[in-house]
Amino acid sequence: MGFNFKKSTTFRLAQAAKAQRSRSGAHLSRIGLHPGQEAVLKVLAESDGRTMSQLALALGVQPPTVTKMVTRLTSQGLVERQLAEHDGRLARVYLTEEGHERIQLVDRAWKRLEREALAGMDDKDRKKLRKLLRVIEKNLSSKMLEDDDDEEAEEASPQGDEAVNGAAVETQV
Amino acid sequence: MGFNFKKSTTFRLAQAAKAQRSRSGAHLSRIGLHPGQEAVLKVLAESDGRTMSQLALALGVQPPTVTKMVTRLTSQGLVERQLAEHDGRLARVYLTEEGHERIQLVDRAWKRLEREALAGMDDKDRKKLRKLLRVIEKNLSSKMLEDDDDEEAEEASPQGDEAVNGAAVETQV
DNA sequence: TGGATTTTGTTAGAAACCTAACAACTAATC
DNA sequence: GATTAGTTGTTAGGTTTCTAACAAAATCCA
Repeated sequence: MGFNFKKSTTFRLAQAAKAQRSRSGAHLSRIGLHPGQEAVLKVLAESDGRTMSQLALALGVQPPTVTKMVTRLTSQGLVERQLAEHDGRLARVYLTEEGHERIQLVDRAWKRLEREALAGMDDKDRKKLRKLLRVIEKNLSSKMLEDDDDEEAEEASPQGDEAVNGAAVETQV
Repeated sequence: MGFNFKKSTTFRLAQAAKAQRSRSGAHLSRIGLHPGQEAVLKVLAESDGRTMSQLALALGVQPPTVTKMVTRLTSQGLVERQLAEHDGRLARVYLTEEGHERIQLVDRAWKRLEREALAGMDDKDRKKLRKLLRVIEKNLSSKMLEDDDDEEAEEASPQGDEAVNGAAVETQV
């Protein structure tokens, strides 16, 4: 009956992230933000005046996404775009006064989400979880760079349909 | 300087999920699917003929999302809608022949993603990770039901700005 | 100096998601 | 039986996200 996706770690990760985004959205809507926008503000709070590319990198998002988000945040009066003087290509983004103020609300919402999400989890487990999530992130981002098409290596792999998570072999990769 | 979001577990989860979705998308595009569609097919493979609401629940998504996805999957010839006979409101969704065939490719893509994402992680850690993700999912979905506005309880909480995850120290990682 | 290349950002178009409002059908109650 | 209430799904409109194609500025280089 194929791959038992419901018990796969990737599916679990996707579902947990979906629930988190949903809950995050509930908090953010109360402070006039859409999910994703709060991260832009926080990244800028950390280091103001970043370029679009730098923002995209920090957010783990593609440049066009940043363009649209910054456009909307600008019309909301939370950030402003400013062209660099010595390099006409670079568009630097700065927090406005209102943007700075909003950060405090973002912090509160984020802390609340963190508390809700990790309820009943001790410090050791939280740390472990962060560490494991980092591993996944690293594994996948390095894959992205390779941009590999080593499909053949896999096509030839003689694993049965059931041999994935937990069951049977699965002795680390 | 506010909440150190970069080391928060929720941010790490969001970033890991983003990387995963991105990588997943790379695999799925090769088999003619968009991220999210593969889950619909898998859920139906598990139990064909579900209603829209049941699909939404299983996917962790809102009903309107299901409507659009099913519409597109239908025009791709992978599923088909069929109105229930004894209850004219219910729309049941079934996999087509082509849909069933596509499942095999989905399984391969998903297994590959699982392998890539969890590379270098032993069985014990994978299991632990799944378990912790489940906790988060459960914590947040129960919150959704409450639909609480117990903001006051939090407003009064006298935590300093830094006192969230693991607090202050947070060495390594 | 002037044209080709690279880098940076935006525009165009599409899909997955959301909430709010609506239509259609069933069930319940008088 | 007819009106009311509840359930199920869709439509409308918006945001985040993507890829592909484009414009503009800086750099390279002949």
